[in-house]
Amino acid sequence: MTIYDSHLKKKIEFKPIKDKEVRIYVCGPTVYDDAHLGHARSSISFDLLRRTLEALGYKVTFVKNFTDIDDKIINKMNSTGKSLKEITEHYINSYLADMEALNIKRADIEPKATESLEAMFELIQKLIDKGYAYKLSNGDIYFDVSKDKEYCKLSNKCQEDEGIHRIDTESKKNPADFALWKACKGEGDVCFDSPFGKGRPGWHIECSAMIKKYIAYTDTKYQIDIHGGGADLFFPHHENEEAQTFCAYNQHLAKYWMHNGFVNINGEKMSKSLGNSFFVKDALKHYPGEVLRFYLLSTHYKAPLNFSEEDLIASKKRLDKLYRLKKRVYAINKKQQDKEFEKKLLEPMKDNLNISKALAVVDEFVKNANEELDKNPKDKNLKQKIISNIEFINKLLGVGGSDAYKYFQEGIDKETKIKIEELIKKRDEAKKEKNYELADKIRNELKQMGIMLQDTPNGTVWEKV
RNA sequence: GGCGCCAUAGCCAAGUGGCUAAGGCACGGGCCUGCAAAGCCCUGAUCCCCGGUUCGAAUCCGGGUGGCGCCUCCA
Repeated sequence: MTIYDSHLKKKIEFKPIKDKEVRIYVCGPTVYDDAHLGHARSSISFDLLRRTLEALGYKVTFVKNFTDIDDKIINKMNSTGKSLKEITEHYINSYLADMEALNIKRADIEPKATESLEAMFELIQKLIDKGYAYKLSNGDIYFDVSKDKEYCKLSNKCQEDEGIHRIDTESKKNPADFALWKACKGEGDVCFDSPFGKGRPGWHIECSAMIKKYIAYTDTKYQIDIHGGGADLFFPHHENEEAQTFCAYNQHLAKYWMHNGFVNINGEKMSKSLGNSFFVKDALKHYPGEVLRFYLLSTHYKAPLNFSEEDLIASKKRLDKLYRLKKRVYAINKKQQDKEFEKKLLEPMKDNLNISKALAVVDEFVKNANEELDKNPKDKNLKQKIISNIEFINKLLGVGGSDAYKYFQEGIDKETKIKIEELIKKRDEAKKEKNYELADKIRNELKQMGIMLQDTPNGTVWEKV
């Protein structure tokens, strides 16, 4: 397996810290709003990584946190009058529901910042003891960047001429210093008791502390194998996490750093501030989760993805072909593993998740399978092999696992379905009597309803357009 | 300003020095079909521009042009 490492800026061979075990931590969402397509893309990217590693036989421990203390959450509390818990619980559930619709495997551990405070206290205390942190008169505790000789080596994105944009520069020693602990600001703030007084943790400390608490190796050079997140998190977030962990524990945080590319809208980054963000929930009203997943999946995780409905529809048609094949082998249950195909599909995924090549393998498989079925429509062995391969595709890529008929009929209510079946029956009778005029009239009527017919050797089947 | 990414057919998108530059969508032609649909077959690119290295470059180097991201909360 090779992986593109953001730190080294090149593709390198992946070797876990400990033989067949892989520990992954991915930065999860700050739960103050619904998940947008960017969250979906990040989740899908690392879901693919996880599935690939698992298919290769690694035992993966996958952790994704919820940031449930943050300025934005506090803002939301103030604007809605709701409690922290009400807000974060609501958005955590909403996030999980969205991710489920996208067929993202749940993380093995889903830590929350609010449940990991002790670990943060420990880390902050260690940094203070070792002289890497200092306290301001207002009670805030900052990380002293100048004390860390390694600072900025991870991302190489620091600025020579001061962090102009950074806030609170007057009181900090160095503009690049970042908050480990924010002292309580009184009314309207969210405050926790701590050895450093009432307050709340800074953003960066959360991840370092949760990694340490839940999955860190203690006796190795690196605490975990892979740390992932969106491309924007590399600096300062990941740089700061690395600094905290390295200074406190003398271990690097992660052996490999992976960052997924953005979802753009009209060539621009999708973001709240640009007002062009697109919620997963809203997208799901228009397209099934699996279709959305397949679309977001089909661009390599590192590259930016320019969201367009046109491309999504083109991508859906590609997935449709897999499901039409699945319809042809419907009701076949017995498995017949095709090792050769599995290897062929896994091969490109081993190469830094080369999804384009993997999907080309799927396309080729669909084409060949259709051809062989045309030649040998009753070959049971063949059908068993095909269904097994589709199952493997689903296992590795998370698509193709739905019922083949339901896939094409999603969003059609029961009553309509009955009506469709009746019309098809009428048309079949007309066809039998060679009354093609009537048959075509019925077909047109269905077409008006958005229903396409296919006459197959096993009878007429229908699909929603 | 600092750091970095990208530019391949109408669209999406692989390819990182060497047989005829993957695959999908769209378009057109064919087989199949009562006609369709589906499926299968066929059809399309001198790889942004200029220069260099090399026997040989989409692929490496230099210089342009254009687009984007991070540096401030952000997946």
